[in-house]
Amino acid sequence: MLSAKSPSKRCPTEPLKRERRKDARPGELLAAALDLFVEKGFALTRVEEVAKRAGVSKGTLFLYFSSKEELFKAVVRANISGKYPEWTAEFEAFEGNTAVILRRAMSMWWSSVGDTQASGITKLMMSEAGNFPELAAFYQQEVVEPGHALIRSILKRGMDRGEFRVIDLKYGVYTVLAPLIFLAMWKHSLGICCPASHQIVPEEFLATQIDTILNGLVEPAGKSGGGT
Amino acid sequence: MLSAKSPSKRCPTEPLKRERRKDARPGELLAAALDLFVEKGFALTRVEEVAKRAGVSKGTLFLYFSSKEELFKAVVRANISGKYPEWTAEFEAFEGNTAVILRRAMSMWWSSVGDTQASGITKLMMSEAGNFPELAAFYQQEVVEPGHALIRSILKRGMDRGEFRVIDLKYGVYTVLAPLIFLAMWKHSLGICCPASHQIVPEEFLATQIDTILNGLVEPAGKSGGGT
Amino acid sequence: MLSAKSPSKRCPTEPLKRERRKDARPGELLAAALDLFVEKGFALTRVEEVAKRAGVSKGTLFLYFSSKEELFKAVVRANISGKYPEWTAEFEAFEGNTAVILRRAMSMWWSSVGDTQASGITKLMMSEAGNFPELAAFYQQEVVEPGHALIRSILKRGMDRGEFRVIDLKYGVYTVLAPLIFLAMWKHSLGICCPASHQIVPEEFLATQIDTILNGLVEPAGKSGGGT
Amino acid sequence: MLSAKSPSKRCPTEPLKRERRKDARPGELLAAALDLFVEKGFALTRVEEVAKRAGVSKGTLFLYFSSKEELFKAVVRANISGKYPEWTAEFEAFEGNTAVILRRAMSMWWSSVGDTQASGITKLMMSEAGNFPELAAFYQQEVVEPGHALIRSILKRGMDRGEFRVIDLKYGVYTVLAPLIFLAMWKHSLGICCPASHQIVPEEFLATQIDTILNGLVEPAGKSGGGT
DNA sequence: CATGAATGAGCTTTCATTCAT
DNA sequence: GATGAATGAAAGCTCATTCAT
Repeated sequence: MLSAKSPSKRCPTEPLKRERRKDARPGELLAAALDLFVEKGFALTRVEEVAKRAGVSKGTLFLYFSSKEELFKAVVRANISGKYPEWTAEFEAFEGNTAVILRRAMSMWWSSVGDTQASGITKLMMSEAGNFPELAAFYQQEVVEPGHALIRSILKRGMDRGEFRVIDLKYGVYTVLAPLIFLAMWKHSLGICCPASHQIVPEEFLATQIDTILNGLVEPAGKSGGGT
Repeated sequence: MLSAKSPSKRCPTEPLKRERRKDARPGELLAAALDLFVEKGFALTRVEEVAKRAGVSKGTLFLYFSSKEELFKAVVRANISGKYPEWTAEFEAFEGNTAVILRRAMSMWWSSVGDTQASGITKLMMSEAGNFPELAAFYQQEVVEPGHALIRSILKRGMDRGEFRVIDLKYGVYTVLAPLIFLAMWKHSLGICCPASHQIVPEEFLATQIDTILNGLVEPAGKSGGGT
Repeated sequence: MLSAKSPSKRCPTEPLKRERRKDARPGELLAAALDLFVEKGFALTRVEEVAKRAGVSKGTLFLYFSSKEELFKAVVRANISGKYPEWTAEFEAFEGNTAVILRRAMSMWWSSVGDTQASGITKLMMSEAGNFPELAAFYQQEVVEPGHALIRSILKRGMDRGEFRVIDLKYGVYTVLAPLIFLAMWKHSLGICCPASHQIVPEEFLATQIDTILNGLVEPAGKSGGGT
Repeated sequence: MLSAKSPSKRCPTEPLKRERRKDARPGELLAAALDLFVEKGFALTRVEEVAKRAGVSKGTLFLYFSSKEELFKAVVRANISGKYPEWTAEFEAFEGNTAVILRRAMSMWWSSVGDTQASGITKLMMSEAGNFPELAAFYQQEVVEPGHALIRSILKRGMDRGEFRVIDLKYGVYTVLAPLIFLAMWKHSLGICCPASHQIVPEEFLATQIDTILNGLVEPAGKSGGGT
């Protein structure tokens, strides 16, 4: 009874208002910010609303993030760039056919970014980069560069192993990227207000894209004349 | 009554400034607004700047468009013009390899849309559709649908003639579309604030994309294992 | 009745709401700003209050002055630095004893600065310069420098004509300046809350200062031993 | 009962941190606050910074001072210490030329007030007196009055002994005071952000002032016309 | 019709003060 | 006592919109 009051040993059901919240705050704010940035874009998101959604006051947000821009950067780091190490590790460890890696990469992107709110960040940057140069530079460095590097390394592996045709790497990267970015943008623009009949089913979309990317449109028999 | 409109007799070569300008006003405003909306997005475009660029005062703008939103809608509506009939005619008349048609279609899109202000409308719609559902529906109907139909008809032709592999048409359309849309978006976002070393050269970009789309990444020899 | 509506010819009693006010605005804002800056200092003066006192809204103030700093600079220009050309001209034209010029300079300073709200600016700068380096630099350039130059030229004239002893000019300037600055500060600090018995009567204060500055404390007879 | 206060036996050389600090707290806070108020003025000093400099938390500061205003008042009161008795004694004991006393008084003021933190209090009072009338009254009584009395007694001695001309004592005091106050203010305002070329060297400044105060600007030969 | 002066709600950010721990 | 997380009232500045002229 005497010294049982150690702050770390408490009845687990107790709310522990101050302390426990403090650890949870940044995450709650990040989650709220992600939602709102995705919903309204960077410029139209008001920090006060982010705070309210996270259940705190305006001032509290600035206790954890020194400005709206820093908040945004933290959102990007938490939802996108933070995942590269894991992805890179996974693909470096992978053995087997490079086409399989590519399929896997695209479906992993879907499950961990495309299918989450994080895809909204992609759309947002494509929409607003021109007006927030500092953010654009940050995104280029933290997200675009590493993303390109990852895709480039996969393509190079395929070419080195004789599995892929030799193509221009700089632009080849976009063959993989374009469908993903398109999907992210579509989902957060036309996709949210488009009639059911025109909805894109992401899994089917991606399956078709990866299949065509790998095998091409042209019938192998007639490939010699492949539209050159 | 016929010519009673002219308040005074003027030399016919005289520009008739006031009157002609009055008729031209909405068009001048729309042109100025297109430029700025494309450059800065909806939220960051200031109506005062639109007015200034059109050579009128802020108040005058509101004489023609009751609000910034209405101005935006008018801009989009005014710039979605169907080039489709012309294109459709061209492709229906075409004889020869379908892969060639596809190459031609993509390079025509670049020269008549991508490389002009019109690509700004594409960017605008992808960026702002979520905030303007009625516009999105309009765009879907006037642009997306006919565009899909055109691409679909090309792909179908290739498949019917045994030149293309049989693929899912609904999603196959995006194989052609995604790189174009991506390029349009990129040009108006990261492209305007990205270091020279990362710039995309549209022609090279498109050449690589069409090549891969047609022939695939996988080396024909090893295609049997094509990542299935 | 037909064309009598020329905007410049109106009944002089008519309020002429918009136009006439537009000309008067900057002056009204400057007057309000002077009052408040003097009363509360730069940092504690709220632009909204300046606007309110001038009878306009916050936004209107920014129509005329692009920032609070620019407003302050305009106040300084209108109330102090704008007066140098006139003073300089006056003293350059002056003929006669330099001591007379000095007396006149000090009493002119009193009537056109010290005895007006403008003296508050002097106090304000001495109080806040350290925290607003940009303002301080501006003040140094627009007010301090020309002020020193003016005093220096008077002292130099006296020395050149053999009327004044030869003294260090750089620090000699402060002999004239210090009493004036002291008076301005005192008036806006202790002076506003000090018992009647200790009040300074500016004219008497200045008379004593100028007399001592010119003739010194030491009795001429004993000057040889002047406290060395 | 005597030593029951110590919660445990400690080595006598141990600093007894908690307790000693507790007693020292107010003093440490006042010292930190003095530094910052002098440097930044009342409005721009943040209590959090005061607390940090004193090594405590923001909350603790409010345990000792109920508001920022109370802290400010305490700072001023704590730093208005009478050096007057000592000075008075010194000057009463002094024998010899009064001009020498005056020189000595001014250089002593510089070394024991002007050149120390104490000059900050002078600056603070001149800057903030208007906003703290009770403080101003206190300062008037504790500092201004005795200071005037001291200077007055020196001047009177000079006049009584026929060394000084007969001048108005009330305002004559300011002849001595104004340069000192000016110097203190300058040091803490323009002096900290003014280009090297305009810096004031206090010793040279004071030498010039005392010299002019004693001997006047006017050339003795021409003094008869002394600007009357 | 056209103007542009005027408005005021709204934005990000700061900071004295409070209070649960 | 001491802490520092939390608050929320300002503050400077912007800009879509109105309306007297």
